[in-house]
Amino acid sequence: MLDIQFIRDNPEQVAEKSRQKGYDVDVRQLLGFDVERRELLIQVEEARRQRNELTEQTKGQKPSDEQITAGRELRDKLADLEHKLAAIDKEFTALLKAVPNMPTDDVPVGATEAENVVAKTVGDKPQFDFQPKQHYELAAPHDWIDKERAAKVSGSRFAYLKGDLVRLQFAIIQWVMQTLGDEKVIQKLIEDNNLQLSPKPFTPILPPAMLRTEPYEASARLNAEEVTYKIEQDDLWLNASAEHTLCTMYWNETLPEAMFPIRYLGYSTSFRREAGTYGKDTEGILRMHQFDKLEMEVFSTGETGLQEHLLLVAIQEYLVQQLGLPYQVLQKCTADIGKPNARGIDIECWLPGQGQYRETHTADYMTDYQARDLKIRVKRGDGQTELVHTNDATAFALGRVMIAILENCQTADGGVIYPEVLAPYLVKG
RNA sequence: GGAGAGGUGACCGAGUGGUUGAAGGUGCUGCUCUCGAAAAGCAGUGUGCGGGCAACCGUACCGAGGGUUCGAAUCCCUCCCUCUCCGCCA
Repeated sequence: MLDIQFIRDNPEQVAEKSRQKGYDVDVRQLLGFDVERRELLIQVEEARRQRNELTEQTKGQKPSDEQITAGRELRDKLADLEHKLAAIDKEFTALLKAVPNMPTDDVPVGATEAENVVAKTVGDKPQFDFQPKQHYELAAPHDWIDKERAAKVSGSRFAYLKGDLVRLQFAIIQWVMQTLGDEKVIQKLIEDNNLQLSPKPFTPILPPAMLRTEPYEASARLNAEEVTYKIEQDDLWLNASAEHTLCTMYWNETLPEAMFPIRYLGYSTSFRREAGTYGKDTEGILRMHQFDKLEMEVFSTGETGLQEHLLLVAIQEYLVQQLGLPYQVLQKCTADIGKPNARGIDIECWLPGQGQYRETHTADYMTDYQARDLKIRVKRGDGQTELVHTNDATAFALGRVMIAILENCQTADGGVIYPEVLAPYLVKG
């Protein structure tokens, strides 16, 4: 959630920027509750002070009848005030949580995702002297994707991936782990982008794939209706991305400054309900209920948060470039960056078979918005504690990057020439 | 699934109704000592919220939420979580 002090100081700005993100927030009402809450809080605290004073007087001895009577009166008065405060507080908190994070100044203002801005286009689209196929057409003769049987067993938007496609996925995983674990690579990307950051490599991490409601809600990432599966029987949610169990990892913790930056490369199978997408992308494996993803998650101090975000985007571009895939970088507009995000970048890879760019990566910068509710803090050297800043970014959504590889690297006879960087990691069939 | 134990500060760990925001230890910070470091000694060191220009004051927090009481970390109720043993199992 957002800092209430910031909202008090900048009510118009908060209202305006919330509107830009598509959130109709009644800041005036929120601040009304805020004032009311504080007035009541002062009364409650005064009543408590009186009670504590009385308790202090009677300490270690039997209280007199007079003192007991006074205590009872105070108790009842306090109970009444506390109930009033609790009611106001509930309204206040609900409204406060409804306020989205503020976009940074360079986020383009837009009402729909159509107003995302192409920041740059990189790489040459491959030229074919034949009609390029879509990924599922390329996969068909090899029997790499079996959706029919998956539908029989699990339903629509599930697949059995087979053979070389599976070998390709594991090769990508190994290669990315190797690359992001290499301090020299990180250092070079930091220098190339004029960033002042630690070259600390990413630690690979296999997080849990399910999480409880309380931390999930605190992460501001729970989207129950459209995205997330629930295991009702055990009151657990299925990861829609590794970031959900990564960003919640240090929930309710204060960490020493020396730990930062914390850079994780998480791998998780991701589950998405895809409600409301019926009929969209039904062919192939572009939009599935289940897919595997390598996700970067970074916890940092406030002053490096934005730079870490820029580093994550640089890493994304580097990885895509290494695969030789043409792509464009989208600066997501206010309507598309999501409630907890201050800034968001999408990378779209060119899919020759489809003849269009499709989203393969996202990078999200949450400032301290996510950490405030998750209560993740850093204890600085001078003893001060501050909220951390969080960043998450796709390293690779494996299904989608494999689509891009198949379509971009296809040959006239329906084969695929895999990117060279993967060669050391590709197991022969 | 059966039986039991337990959730206290950055960490470990005392504490069963009133000088407990919380002993003791670890860690961290400062000082002393030292050429420097280590060791040792001394001192300091929680977070949130509210008020105040500030020094500071108040208040809350011992898993969460209720209750009993003049007064609750301590007693009662509900829930959540963790651990141990047995069973089952990749």
